[in-house]
Amino acid sequence: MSQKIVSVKGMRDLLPGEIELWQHVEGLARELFGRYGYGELRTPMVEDTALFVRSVGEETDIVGKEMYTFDDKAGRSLSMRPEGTAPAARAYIEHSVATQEPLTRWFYMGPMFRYERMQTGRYRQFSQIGAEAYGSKDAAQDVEVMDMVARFLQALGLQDITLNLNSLGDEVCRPQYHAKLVEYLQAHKPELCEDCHRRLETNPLRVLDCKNPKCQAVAAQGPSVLDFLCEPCKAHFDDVQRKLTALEIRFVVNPRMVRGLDYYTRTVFEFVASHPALSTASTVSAGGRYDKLVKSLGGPDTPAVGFACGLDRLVLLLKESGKSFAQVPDLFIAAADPGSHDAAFALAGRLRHQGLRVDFDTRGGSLKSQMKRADKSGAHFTLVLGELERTSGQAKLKQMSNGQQWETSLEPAALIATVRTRKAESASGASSQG
RNA sequence: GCGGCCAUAGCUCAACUGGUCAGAGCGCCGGACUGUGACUCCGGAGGUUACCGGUUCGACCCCGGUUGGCCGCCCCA
Repeated sequence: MSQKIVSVKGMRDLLPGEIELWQHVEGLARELFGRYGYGELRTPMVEDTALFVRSVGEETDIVGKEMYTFDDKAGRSLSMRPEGTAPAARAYIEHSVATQEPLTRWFYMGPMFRYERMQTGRYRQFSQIGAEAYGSKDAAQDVEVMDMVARFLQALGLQDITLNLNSLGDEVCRPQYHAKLVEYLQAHKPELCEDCHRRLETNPLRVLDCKNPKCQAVAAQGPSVLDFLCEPCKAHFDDVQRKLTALEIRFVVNPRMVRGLDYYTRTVFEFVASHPALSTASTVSAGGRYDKLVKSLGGPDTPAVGFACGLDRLVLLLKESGKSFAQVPDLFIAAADPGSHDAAFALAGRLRHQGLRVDFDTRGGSLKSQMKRADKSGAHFTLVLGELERTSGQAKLKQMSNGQQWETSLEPAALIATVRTRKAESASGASSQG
């Protein structure tokens, strides 16, 4: 077999039949986020490599080994974006948005790229929907973002979602906690697993969410971030919880939850789904506050908070729910004989011009094959156009679900009216039965 | 990056310990039903058994490599 070219490992095609699920999720996000006052942002898929090194963190796995990095023809080091927060912050600074709009709210959606091993709900090209709010340090902003995610997941009909909440403190209190934690972990080093010995050197916080039972036992006895929060951070964290409660958003404080990216301060959160189909990909959305990021990238000192949802995982859950979002034609037009093919095609065109969803087999073929095609298309109605109809200007409209037929005029406006009326009637009839 | 499992038609899968085993169902196309789909019946197309090499008289089956997939670890959405 000559080598056929297939899609690159970890990247896939989305064909009609599946794409509708994606469109549904994306449409819901646009509508909902717009309702909260967020405007859509689109940034390039490729950025200066330095942007991610400086924001995400040089020592993180994402930057250290998962980025698609290459030199362009001028020798610039570019990287496919591995996440959306850094590009958004870059755009925020580049366009001096802060001077125009002190409180800025953006959302984005699109593909991200990370070179890693494939697994359930994990691809090398994956999609995220996220939002960022710049300019407010009030806990209300943290809660607005979490509320938005919660409503989003709820609107998708997803069940068994838990919101985990934690605070990582700020530049004042985090170093103190960090030092205490390292001291504690060093003392218990013999009880930790091999991986954690390494984590102790690279990122001690990660020991806290190691899945090894022995490590968990050690972590459970260790110092909690929450005991080390400075007054302002503690007040903020309390405020966040109070405001979440006021909005009736349930959450679980998890003092051992950490983040893989360096830029987070204070509030961090994760929405975790318990559906078995997700396996180890149960975190469906994650985010937090990053008050120092904008400044560290050369912008004005601007507090910010945001989140990202893994779209692939949401779609996976939606698929499991078995819901269908397929778009089917209102009407299929079949030509009874080859001599009517042109007339049928013209009629289909006129109806489409006026907004009707019409399918027609441009290949022609026997009436039977066209009827099969009509059935397969899922069209609500089929109209057979032949010599009789062309001379009389009248035709039969057949409802595919039950075979019932009605006489209708071929005049487009009248035909469309008939289709719409019959469709509405059958829809209400079906719903009143269910 | 590490470990385990796997790879047969478009899809889901068969083929005793290597010897007519390259098949079924679904899907697709056509016919029975010469102006009406679904149900039923009949027929047809479609695979050098992922790729490369090896062992053997003989390989879908055994061995090695490559590529790809699934699962776990790492990490993450």
